[in-house]
Amino acid sequence: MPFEKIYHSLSSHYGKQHWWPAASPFEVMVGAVLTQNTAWTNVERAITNLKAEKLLNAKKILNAEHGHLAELLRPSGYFNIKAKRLQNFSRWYVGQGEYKNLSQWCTENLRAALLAINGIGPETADDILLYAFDRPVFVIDAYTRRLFSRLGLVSGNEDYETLRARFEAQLSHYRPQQRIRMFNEYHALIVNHVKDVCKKNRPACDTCCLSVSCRAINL
DNA sequence: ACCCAGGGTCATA
DNA sequence: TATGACCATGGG
Repeated sequence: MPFEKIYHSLSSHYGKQHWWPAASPFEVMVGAVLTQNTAWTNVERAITNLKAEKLLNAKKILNAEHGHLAELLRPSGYFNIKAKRLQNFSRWYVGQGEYKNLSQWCTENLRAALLAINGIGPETADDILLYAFDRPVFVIDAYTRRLFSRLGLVSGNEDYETLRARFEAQLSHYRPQQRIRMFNEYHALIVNHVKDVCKKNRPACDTCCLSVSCRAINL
């Protein structure tokens, strides 16, 4: 119940989030890899570079020269390893027939296949499943651990899968389509909220519906 | 100057 | 299972 209540508080306070900011599913996937331990503003520069070179599709990335690709990715940090990761991912993506074919896989198989790719870990896989393939998968990240552990709803040091299972179980009574929309919004709201609360010179949040979580995060 | 950001892999114990 | 090193840019 608290998981649901928190969602509604966040949602009414911050409104619709419009995640994931991308023009195509493949752009979501690229962004998911590039944003690993990286500020989103830096990812945007790299994606802008890819678009300018018309490289934002799997076959082009697959056939690009490593050094060239890495240079375009430079602003997103970790550019050498991310160039490799995007090519690893693209090799699989093209090999499996891209979105048209992959969108027909069941979520379990798709998730297992993503995790088998070098450079795709649980969080990146779940970003891709939720935001590119519209699957009801709850994305767990550092912000989620931080908010919910400070609210006393989880301990915070649980396994990724353990936490994901807990969130999905708490919200399992929603119908699939509604759950997808909710998970999509919820993850974005958590990220937005924690960032918002941590902003300096932010007005104190004493009276709004989120005062409890605001104070909790500020600990 | 220091810390962190919409993580993941690999080596080591 | 659980740490630690490593990857690297840009903003606060």
